[in-house]
Amino acid sequence: MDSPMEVTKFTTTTAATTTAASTTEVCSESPVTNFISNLSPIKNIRPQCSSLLLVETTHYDYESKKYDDSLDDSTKTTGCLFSGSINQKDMDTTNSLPVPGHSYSSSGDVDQYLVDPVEVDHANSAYSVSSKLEQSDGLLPSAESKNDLMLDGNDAWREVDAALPFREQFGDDFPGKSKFGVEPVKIVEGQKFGESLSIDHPDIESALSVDNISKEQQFEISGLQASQNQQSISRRCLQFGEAQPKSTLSSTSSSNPRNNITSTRQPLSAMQLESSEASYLDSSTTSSKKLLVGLSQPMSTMVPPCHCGNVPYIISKPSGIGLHLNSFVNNVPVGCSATVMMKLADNSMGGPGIWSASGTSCFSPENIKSRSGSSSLVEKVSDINEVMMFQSEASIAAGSTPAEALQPMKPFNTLPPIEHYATPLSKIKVNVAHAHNFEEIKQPSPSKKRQMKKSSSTLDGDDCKRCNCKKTKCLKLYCDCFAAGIYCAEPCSCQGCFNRPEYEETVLETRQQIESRNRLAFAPKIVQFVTEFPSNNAEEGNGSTPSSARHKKGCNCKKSMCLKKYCECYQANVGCSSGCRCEGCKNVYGKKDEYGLSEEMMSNKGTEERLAETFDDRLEVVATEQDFLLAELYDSHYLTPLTPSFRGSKYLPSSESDLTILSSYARPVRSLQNSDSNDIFLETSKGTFDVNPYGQETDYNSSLMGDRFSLRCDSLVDMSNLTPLPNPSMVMSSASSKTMDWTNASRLQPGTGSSCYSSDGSLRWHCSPISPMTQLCGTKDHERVNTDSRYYDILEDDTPEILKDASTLNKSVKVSSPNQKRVSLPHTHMQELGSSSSGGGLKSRRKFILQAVPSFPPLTPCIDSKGSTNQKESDV
DNA sequence: GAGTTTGAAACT
DNA sequence: CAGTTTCAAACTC
Repeated sequence: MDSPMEVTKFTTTTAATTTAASTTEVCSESPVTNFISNLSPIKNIRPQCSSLLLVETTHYDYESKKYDDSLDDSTKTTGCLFSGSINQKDMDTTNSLPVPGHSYSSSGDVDQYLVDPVEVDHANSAYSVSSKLEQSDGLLPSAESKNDLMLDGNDAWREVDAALPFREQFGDDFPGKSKFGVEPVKIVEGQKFGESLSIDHPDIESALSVDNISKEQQFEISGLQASQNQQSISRRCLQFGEAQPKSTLSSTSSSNPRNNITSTRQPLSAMQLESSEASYLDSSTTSSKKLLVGLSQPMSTMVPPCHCGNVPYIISKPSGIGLHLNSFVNNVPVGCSATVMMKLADNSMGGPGIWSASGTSCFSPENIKSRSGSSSLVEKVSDINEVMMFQSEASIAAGSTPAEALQPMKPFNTLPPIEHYATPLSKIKVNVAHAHNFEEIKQPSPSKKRQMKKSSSTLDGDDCKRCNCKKTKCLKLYCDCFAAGIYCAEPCSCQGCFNRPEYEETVLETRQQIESRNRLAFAPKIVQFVTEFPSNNAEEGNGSTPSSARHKKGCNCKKSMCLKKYCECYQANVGCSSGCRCEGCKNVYGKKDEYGLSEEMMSNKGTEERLAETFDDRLEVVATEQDFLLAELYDSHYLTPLTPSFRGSKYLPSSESDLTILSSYARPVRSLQNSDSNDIFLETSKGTFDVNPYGQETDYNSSLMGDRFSLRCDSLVDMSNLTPLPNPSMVMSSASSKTMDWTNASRLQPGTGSSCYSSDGSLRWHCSPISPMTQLCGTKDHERVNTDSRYYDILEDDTPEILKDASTLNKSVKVSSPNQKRVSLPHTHMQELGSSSSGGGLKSRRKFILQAVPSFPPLTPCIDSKGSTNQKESDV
């Protein structure tokens, strides 16, 4: 990371009480845009992006599991709210689960917890900053606007760690100076941690930025020292396994009605963008769950300047797979405010303009349904790097208006809001506040919170995930939160929960263990298989679900006939597939026998096993490829230490562009009646940019979401290279089989809005407003659909162009466009990439990968689009 | 809210 | 790999 990156956390929140008018105003471009434009957290990258920041301080009461607006004195004194993070020392000793005594079940425990030596270092670091966002141009009511920014010692610590490079670079200036020319936040109070600092300065970013907090000597000092002393810092990431980015963004969503967000310091080096879920979320969604999206990318390369208009912030593209696909895809309930954590790490892999955006969004199925009729967002993740994209579970607020709801998406495309996950006490949320999004940013009202809690279901009222684990400490897949890669949060009623930032290490270790048993344990359960034509699912007529979406593993229902949420397929609003072992399947979304994919498979294989096997295999393959690729990339381009988990992580789905991940959870099944369930498909195709080893700027062509039927990266590639991407909205619309009214989305995010333009004005990548994830269509990524099987070709090259082998390109690349139209590969693009990347055949790339990572488990044979067996193994 | 049912996850 | 147990969500009352 040659260039210092500045992590900015933006929290945009709208006071719950904010009037629509105010909201609108807030959302209006000018204020935000101006504001953002002034902010340049990330040099070079951000200037063009606009975002609103709202800082909220939240106090998390473990006992009550609620975030309190204010901290009581005791808490403040402990200050160590943020002690949650474990420093390296502790980490070493904390391999095992935390002592039960640490459970925050009781306040006393909490105190102990806070007192924990580990945290002591950071005790001082915690500051509560109350910032007035008056600057927001009245975005927030003054009363409401008061935001407390809690600086989490832990976070600060992390950030410090991440920032070390910067520190070196900047020397003493680092702590206090505003690198970005942002005026330091005016700190009224802050002597002791726990105290709130009132930030009068309108510039939220400055307020948020650590740099600006020059007065927070203790905070930074302690943090810096700690960081210095300990190079390695445990980062709170739900991205278990993700490569360690140097910088970590943690954000937490505060459910606090007052928009209190506890924010940790902003990582100096990395951009930490937190989007306050709440902000996006509809008031009801208070759950602050954090999804980690790991981004490992060189800061410098992080985000090409986006010209996203309202795009709140730009995030460097994640090179690593940090994002828990499940969480994004599945877990993030629609309308739920989940916090997505993005880690920004240096990623050698990423080329300069490469970056990914992630964001959290809550899609409220209902909202979506109501608004868009029926459609699902599909993002294809083709690149590991793009895993981040999944984060894009854009927080689609259960916004009042469809457009509004969709607004958040836009940021994703360009700069999805990133949330940091913070310790309970300190949480910073940065929201990319799109002017339009503001409404959604509203935090849940108390009443809604109550309702949310009231419901026992895993999904809160807004469909936010929450768990009620009692025995597993939320460290097993039983826990929806854990399984989703998110931390348990306020809405959760879990007992003895370790799935919290404080126990990051434990969480990561546990995650690794689980992954060791099952590589795909955390992979999205719902996979989108692209179909050329609509399936005959009963629901499809209604557009409830994409015909191609299916449960990865399939269900095993015996009694529920797949008509109850016991059935994961049904719960995900997807039809059963041949991979299901259910009995008496009556899944309204599609009976397993009806699954289109099975047809061919059946014909060819004639057995369910085959089908099931195929599903798994494909997934496996994808995962494997991903792993290899990652390993390869990191090995060769090693920029940042990879966490074991990262290497082992099988966030394949996310990484794999081939697979379309459907967030099963994202769109809760409201009811059968709601045929237009909001199926959100994150379909990301990895663009070459992700992996571009050379750092060349690659055109980030937005992948297209295309219709489930159509969209192929192939076509996209061409388009991307040659022409501006289609209007995202269109893509979106096409993406969903449902009648989802994406027009709204389009309105929300004009086609231009979705697109990101490089600083030079060239279109870097295209984001669909709806899909948080930018759809990166790498030149290489082309989703090939097995026309017959309608599976995405797993073989698609996710590998960097450099790795590609031209030999098989033609074969592998063969793709069918939505319209069956054959798309030629983007030769130009490839050329740009360099000869090395000459049209690499998928196979070749695979080979390359495999060779590079011999240690990986054997790959399961893959069937290419033509059904030929993947030769990876043989090659190896 | 308590108890039951269900099926996935975990364990053996 | 199959069978059993454990677990938490979904469901029912």
